[in-house]
Amino acid sequence: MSKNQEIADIFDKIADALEFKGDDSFRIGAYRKAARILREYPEDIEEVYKRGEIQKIPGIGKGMSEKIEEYLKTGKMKKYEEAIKDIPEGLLQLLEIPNLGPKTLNLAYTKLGVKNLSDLERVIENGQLAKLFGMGEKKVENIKRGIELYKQGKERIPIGIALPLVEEIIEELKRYTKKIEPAGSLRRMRETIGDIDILATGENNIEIIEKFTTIPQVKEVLAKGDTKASIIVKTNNLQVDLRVVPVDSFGSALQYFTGSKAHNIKLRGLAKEKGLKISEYGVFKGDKKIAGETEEEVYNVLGLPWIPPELREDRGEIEAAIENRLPVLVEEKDIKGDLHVHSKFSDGVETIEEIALIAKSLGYEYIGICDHSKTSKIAGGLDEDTLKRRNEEIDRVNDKIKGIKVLKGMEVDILADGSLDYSDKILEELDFVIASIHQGFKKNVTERIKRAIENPYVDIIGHPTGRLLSGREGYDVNIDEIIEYAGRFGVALEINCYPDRLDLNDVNILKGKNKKVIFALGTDAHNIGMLKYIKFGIGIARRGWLTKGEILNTYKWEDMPLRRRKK
DNA sequence: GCCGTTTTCGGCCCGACTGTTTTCAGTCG
Repeated sequence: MSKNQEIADIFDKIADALEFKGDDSFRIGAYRKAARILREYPEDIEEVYKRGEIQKIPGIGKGMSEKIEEYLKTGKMKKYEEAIKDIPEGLLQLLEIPNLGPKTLNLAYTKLGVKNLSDLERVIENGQLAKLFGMGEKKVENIKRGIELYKQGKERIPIGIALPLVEEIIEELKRYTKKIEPAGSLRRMRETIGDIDILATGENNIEIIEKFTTIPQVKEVLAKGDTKASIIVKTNNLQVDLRVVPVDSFGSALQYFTGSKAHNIKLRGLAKEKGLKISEYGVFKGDKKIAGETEEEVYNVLGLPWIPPELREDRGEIEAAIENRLPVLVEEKDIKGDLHVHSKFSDGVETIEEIALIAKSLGYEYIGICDHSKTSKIAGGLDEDTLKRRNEEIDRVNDKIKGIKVLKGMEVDILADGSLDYSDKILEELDFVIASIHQGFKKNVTERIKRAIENPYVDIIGHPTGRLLSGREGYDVNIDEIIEYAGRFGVALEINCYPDRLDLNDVNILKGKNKKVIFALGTDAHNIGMLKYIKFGIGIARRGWLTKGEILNTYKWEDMPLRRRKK
């Protein structure tokens, strides 16, 4: 675990402890904010510390920087030890239980001696908790249901699952609404989604809410009011929130509901400085509403250009907007082709001709066929003879089908010593080469990828960290070193669009952008249905602030700045 | 705990929903 992550976790635990003790909420907020900033910071905090620049990070002041320094030097933090001193180990974990907050937990601890989950369940069952001042049957019942959800575990799910689900729900509600759109982390295209937010406007709010809480996917209704309802759906026990607003508030509600929370807090601070008040109902000057129908209005009255949802994470986008230097983010229409598709020659489903036809119908100018190399036997890796036949087949398809260029690529294995499993002569005959780690995830990975980068016929490093969102940690690799090295040699790093991968992720993309790295989008499609995954890759690229020229796929084939074309 | 040309002290985003209240606190996002 990186130091950034370690310190962030400690700050979050301090925040939990202070919250439990009823400390000042703004101090608690400061710890949470510092934790988030560290977790997302595109540089090793130890490096920043060596330069003496920790306090230059917005949100990190004197107190935080001293604590960071103390931890880097000693591996400990006094404030943390003090904060958790009188609290039984494991008690604060119970704050993850929905409907059980710090106040109630503290009450249960001080009045009833609740120290862990089984204590809590006991005082619920024997009725003691319900008898406490301010408590009651219904509150206890809610906590009880919260415990069930907590036990089931509420993991964030990949956007690849969340997006189809939200489309299904919207389809159900569409005919009762005038406008309905997903908001939240889904609209920001985060790689995983905690809960789904949907925003709607229409003639009859009550009807929309009523329909929403009775759609077939509903497992449980958590809350239901005149403007807002929350449900748990059967898919992954995911929470879905719906808010219904008047049409002239749709823009401000969309802005509000899209978040992120940190972005909104900063935006509202900015509004306050200007004597304005911003809420989901609009932007107000005194009692007068001066914006709200569209998001553009909301940002404009604050003196800002509209900020794309993917940037709204309080990672400098508001400052950039103020100074009018927001990046012009890459868009779907800029993408001229997919650079990572498997054909039937290895472990894909379709023939090269079938892939070429689909790619053409998608409006692509080219499609990069990248089958597995011979070491990946289990994935039908190609030996030299088969590769030759495949290349001849690509020539044949290129002769036959006009209006799309099929590229001879390969996804070549990086072997245990960092060499590749084809000779340079064979690699030279290809249009481009992706080099990927497929075995030995813990063995000297950083050095092996660096050796691959040194090979003059390697153009792209495939899924550079190897992580899978469904669980696998990823390689034991120093990604910062790889990013630096790739930038130096002009080798592209892949943004693998497969929704379980999304590798590189947004934070690493941002690191790469700062090091002038060029990127390549590839769906890693093994059948033509997966070609649509490109949108997830574009989303992550946008979250990494990438513009058109920073991605190979935005260039015409003749102009593509491939490494092998560089002198 | 952070922050600042209106402020180095006194602010810090704002509102919905629920349940326990009899005017509001806790939780959530």
